[in-house]
Amino acid sequence: MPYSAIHKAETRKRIIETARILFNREGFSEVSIDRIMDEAGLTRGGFYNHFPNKDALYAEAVASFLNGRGKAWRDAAGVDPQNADATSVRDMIESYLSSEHLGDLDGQCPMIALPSDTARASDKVRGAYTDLLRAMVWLFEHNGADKGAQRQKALSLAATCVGGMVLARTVGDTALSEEIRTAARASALETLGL
Amino acid sequence: MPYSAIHKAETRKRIIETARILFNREGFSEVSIDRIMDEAGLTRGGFYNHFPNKDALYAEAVASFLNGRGKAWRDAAGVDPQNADATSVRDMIESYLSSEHLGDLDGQCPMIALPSDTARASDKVRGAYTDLLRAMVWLFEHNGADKGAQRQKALSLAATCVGGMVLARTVGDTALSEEIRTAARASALETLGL
DNA sequence: TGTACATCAGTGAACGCGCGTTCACTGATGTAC
DNA sequence: TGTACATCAGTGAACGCGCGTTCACTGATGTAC
Repeated sequence: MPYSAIHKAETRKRIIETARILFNREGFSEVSIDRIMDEAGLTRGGFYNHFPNKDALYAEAVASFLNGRGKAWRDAAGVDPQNADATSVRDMIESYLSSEHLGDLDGQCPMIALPSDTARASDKVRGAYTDLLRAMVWLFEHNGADKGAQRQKALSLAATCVGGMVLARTVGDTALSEEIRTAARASALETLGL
Repeated sequence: MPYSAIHKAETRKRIIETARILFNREGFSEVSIDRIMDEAGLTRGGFYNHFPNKDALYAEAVASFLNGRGKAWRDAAGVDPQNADATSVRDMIESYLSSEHLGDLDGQCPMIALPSDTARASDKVRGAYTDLLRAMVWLFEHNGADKGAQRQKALSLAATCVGGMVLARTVGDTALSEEIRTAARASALETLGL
């Protein structure tokens, strides 16, 4: 057993983190395996020791958001999520729709950065994206000011949050971008009665 | 003057329409100039008689939505938009968030199909995307049940409509997809007081 | 009305380039003795 | 404790392929006579 098992696992993790950042910044097809491996301090050939193909890395990269900025979602869920208070959800929404998140191209939520890339990707990638959405909706369902808010409210809230950030990110005009972000935030907080 | 001026204009239009459909279906970088020209019944070389480069075609394709399905937006605006009644806006929202629109990969709104592609494209493309959004927000601002609805409401409504469709399109799970779409629709109509 | 001609929309071979993936290899490492 | 060895993570040249773009050309067309 040359090299410890930990060594390989750490390399793998480094590749995923590098990929997550590059994908967020430039999109799936725009980032080559060469680029990812190079920025992870490796060479292209080694990639296939860790992943069967590029597509498998997509899914891992999307899912890995919950280890980065997405950790806040776990905090918002709390130890006993059914009884967590609404404060943490308000914090989570304010963070999600913050100008800081809008500017964080590297660390942003993949639901914002990669919607159309994901829609065209494999089932595995779409599954990872769906998991993120489910996590967000779950938070809205279980931790609003009015507990047990209807599911409809939680779903449309997710649409407003993600949609607001997607539009703010895509629009060329900076002033309009800020307008959308703050409007979506205000509307989301109102809906939750926060 | 061989070939009429109309002849060239029609060819150009055919290229744009073909590109719009292919981009909507598969994304910007996934569709080659070769494919577009081939499906338009032409050969690759001729492309540069009509456009300086691929990027210029992007912008035209996004903008051309208002000639297809987006024509409904003009109808919703009405002859004298300030006095148009709210019915047409309700129709427009119901059409935008319909399962038929969700299934219409070719004709769908580019704000749904191409958000992350656009975010990474040139200023011209982003400008065309921004124009579509402005058109939608304008409709919500001027034609709601409560006339002169605040701008904030119109903006967050756009976030809900576009975001709802983006999520419904991206998510792998069909049942969840339908849930999101109908939740966003219900919430949008409620917000407008329709 | 018929024909010769100039125009330019459209053609298709060719360019340099970067892609995802394969594969024979190398050399750093933990283990057995 | 020191050394020989087997393992396998990582290397880098090579593959076939499709991309965006260029360019010398061709041939369908409207016009002038």
